Amino acid sequence: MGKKKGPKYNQIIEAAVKVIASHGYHQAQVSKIAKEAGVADGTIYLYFENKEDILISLFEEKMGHFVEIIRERISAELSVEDKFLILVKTHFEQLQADKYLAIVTQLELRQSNTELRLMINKIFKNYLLLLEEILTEGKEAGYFLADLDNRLARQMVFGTLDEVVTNWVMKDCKYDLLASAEPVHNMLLRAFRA
Amino acid sequence: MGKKKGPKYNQIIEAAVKVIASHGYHQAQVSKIAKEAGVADGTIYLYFENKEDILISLFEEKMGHFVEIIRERISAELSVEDKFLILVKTHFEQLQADKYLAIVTQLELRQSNTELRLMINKIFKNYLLLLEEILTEGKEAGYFLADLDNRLARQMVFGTLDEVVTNWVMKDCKYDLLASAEPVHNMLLRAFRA
Amino acid sequence: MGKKKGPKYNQIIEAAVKVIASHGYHQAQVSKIAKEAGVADGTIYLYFENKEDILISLFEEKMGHFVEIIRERISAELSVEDKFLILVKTHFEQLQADKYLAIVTQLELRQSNTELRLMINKIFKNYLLLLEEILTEGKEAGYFLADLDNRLARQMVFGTLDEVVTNWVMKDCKYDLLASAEPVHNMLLRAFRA
Amino acid sequence: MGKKKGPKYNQIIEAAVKVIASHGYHQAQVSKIAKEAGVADGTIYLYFENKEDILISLFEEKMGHFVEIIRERISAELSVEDKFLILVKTHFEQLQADKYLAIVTQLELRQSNTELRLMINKIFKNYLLLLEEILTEGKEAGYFLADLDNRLARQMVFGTLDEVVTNWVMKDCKYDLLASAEPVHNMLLRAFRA
DNA sequence: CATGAATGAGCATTCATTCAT
DNA sequence: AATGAATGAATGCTCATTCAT
Repeated sequence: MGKKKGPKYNQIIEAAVKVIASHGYHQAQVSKIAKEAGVADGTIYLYFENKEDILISLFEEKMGHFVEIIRERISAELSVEDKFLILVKTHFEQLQADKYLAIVTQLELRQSNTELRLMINKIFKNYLLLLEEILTEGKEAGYFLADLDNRLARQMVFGTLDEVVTNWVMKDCKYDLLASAEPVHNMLLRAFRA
Repeated sequence: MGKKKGPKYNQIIEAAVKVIASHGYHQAQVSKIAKEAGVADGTIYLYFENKEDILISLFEEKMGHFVEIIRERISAELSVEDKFLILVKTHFEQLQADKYLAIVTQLELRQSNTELRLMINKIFKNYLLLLEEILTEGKEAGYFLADLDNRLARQMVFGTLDEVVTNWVMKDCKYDLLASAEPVHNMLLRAFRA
Repeated sequence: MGKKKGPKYNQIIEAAVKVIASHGYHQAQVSKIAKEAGVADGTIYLYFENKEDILISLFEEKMGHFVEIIRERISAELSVEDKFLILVKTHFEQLQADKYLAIVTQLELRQSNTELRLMINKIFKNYLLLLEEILTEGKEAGYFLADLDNRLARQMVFGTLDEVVTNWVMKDCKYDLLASAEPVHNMLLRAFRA
Repeated sequence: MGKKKGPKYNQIIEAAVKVIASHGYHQAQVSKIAKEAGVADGTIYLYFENKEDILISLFEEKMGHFVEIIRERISAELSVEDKFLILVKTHFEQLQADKYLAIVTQLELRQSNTELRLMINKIFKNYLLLLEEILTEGKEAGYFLADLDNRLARQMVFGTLDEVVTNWVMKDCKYDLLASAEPVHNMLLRAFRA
């Protein structure tokens, strides 16, 4: 039960994204997702524990590599400053790459119950760790202010990026999100710079 | 019908805040709110059109003056810097003043997807206008960078403050939120300062 | 409790007729009737046992004299034939005289629960007695068929007149009901005549 | 959705007839019908759109062929007189055949005020067309009075038959309804005969 | 593996009636 | 006598989940 692979597993996740994006979180019934995926309602439960598990898995599958991708790209970079720029750019780039997914993660899934949202936060824990590393590196290099509060700095980065993306989604993704990377990066850098 | 005053009106709103904060948005049935308020289910409908109207009224009563209060406090202040500090402090102060309410507005009410979200956005719009004014004033005074993007700056301020408060709520409000005002204020100022 | 007089008693009955005729039986709430009557909801219960009592009383007050009026008019008449004509004409005349009332008694009150309709039938018992008398008189005079089944004959008279009036009401009372008295009378007479 | 066949479909309709006949229209809750049918509440909605759809379907299934059956039986008959007799007999016969159903159609379903009444009227319209044909045929054959008013004649036939059946139902169906066919037929014939 | 018919718990709202004033 | 605020029982429908096939 709950086997996390097979072609149907992915079909169902893709269907969930599509259904939630086009009908909204509260109109995304299991039967609608099943129909979109081209499987029977009961089949869903061969691949997922319950409805919430679909949403969590969706988030894991789609956003699980989110941080890894950022990490890969910054690994070889040298300056903290550039690492930060890569982080912001990649964050925006990935969300801009799949607008359906952006709608689902920025708007719809936030209407889910508080428990699900706590789980989503767990997935973001890696993001926070990455930020922590960059901040620490910056401090040690004397590039960032030594007395910077790491928690608040992390919240500023995540809060800012998230709000920028959310506003972009609410404006129907109709302008270029990536163009905001540089100015946002500059603001954040100034906030932290020694 | 729908008389917007009387002691019962307030009792019901207080009961709604308490019930939503302790049981969550999706477990806040009308009958539970009525019981908490010490009235009959039907009595709710002498004061509110429907369940959504309770939530909208709750938000209006509790958050309607949020921006006005900030605005009053900064009116006499002189420097842009101090205005900003007042804004951050008052924002945190008001939400810290009623932790039940903070849970409701930061976490629970965001699960709604109806007219209520429009109301929430309306309240936020005034906040954005206020931020716009401060940013413009700062630029004209040569205190803020002239080429600052107002939209992104606004999103940074709101995104940061909101994320800081939300994290505080998710940590069960168990540390002093107001203590974060000064460091957050400093980070934001640095981000914008010429 | 339940005093069957006073100006308010009549006000309430008139209000009930008006409200039911214009809003329909299922939209005729006690509070709406009270408002139309210009009294408080509670006042209704000083004059009527309950809501059903309003409707029964309405029927009694408005239709109670229905048969008496017919009876008065035919008392002095001579031939059975003429008595019958008077009956048909008066039946139509009285319902045509108050179209609101006709709507209420022919259409709306029939949507009431079965119990109320049984009570309405009781009120019509006098009508049946009158018909019985006329039929018997006609038989004894050798004018009506001796082997006529009184029950069926009564049902034919009442069923026919009721159906004619109901159709007239459903056609918005827009033709002259009284014009049908003579042809209906002729058909009925032929049905019974020896 | 709303599949109009299968054994459960019929079970539910039969259950609805039984529940309405024994508890009355206003006490025929969906849950009571489901219980009587031996299915879960939700199962009802696999076969019917909503509660009203149960009633409409009930009426269609049970009364939809009412007029057709009469029409079939009179097709081969010769005289207008006999056609009329068949009509009266079949009308009574069909309703006497299922007393539960008679209670439902003569008393309970008339308390509805929605689409159902439109459906009932549609069924009756066919009845009226049939009556029209017979009356016209009778006139052309010189058997019925040439100056008979068709509308009034139709109302007399339908009003009489309906009233006779309703009285029989209100007397708990405890006498033989079919026995009334002949005398009723004779009365109607005399009313129309040239 | 896959199906999809069947399940049944859960809930906002109305309105006839009461009773303290 | 009159008020009208307060009561609270009562119900159609949805949809996540199960399980016999």
